Amino acid sequence: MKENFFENVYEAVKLIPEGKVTTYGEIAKFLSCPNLARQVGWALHKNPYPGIVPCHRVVFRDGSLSPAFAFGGDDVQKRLLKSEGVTFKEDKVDMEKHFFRLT
DNA sequence: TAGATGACTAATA
DNA sequence: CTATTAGCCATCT
Repeated sequence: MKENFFENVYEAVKLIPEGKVTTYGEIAKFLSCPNLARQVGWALHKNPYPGIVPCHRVVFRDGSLSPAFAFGGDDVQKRLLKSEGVTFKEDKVDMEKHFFRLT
């Protein structure tokens, strides 16, 4: 079972520094699979490493968070990100300032 | 094997 | 601005 793709997703997410966020598409692109953004989200859905992978730092392309986040509440992650130094644009993350581009 | 599903994204109304 | 449609493709049943 070589779920390299998933493993890579976890590694990439763990690379995100505090106060930064990234998108599913960016991670997918980083893995050379720009169309697998959904599978990235799926990888986090399965999330074999809860608490180890900061999935709350992964957001939508427009900066919005998941509508059905599973950390205890959608407001929780907003507060969590804000606590890390991330600023918000009403209900969305300020991607212009906190978008972490994987290299 | 085939059909349905989904923590995505872009385009369209 | 929000809502819907369509395309994408690995995983699930």
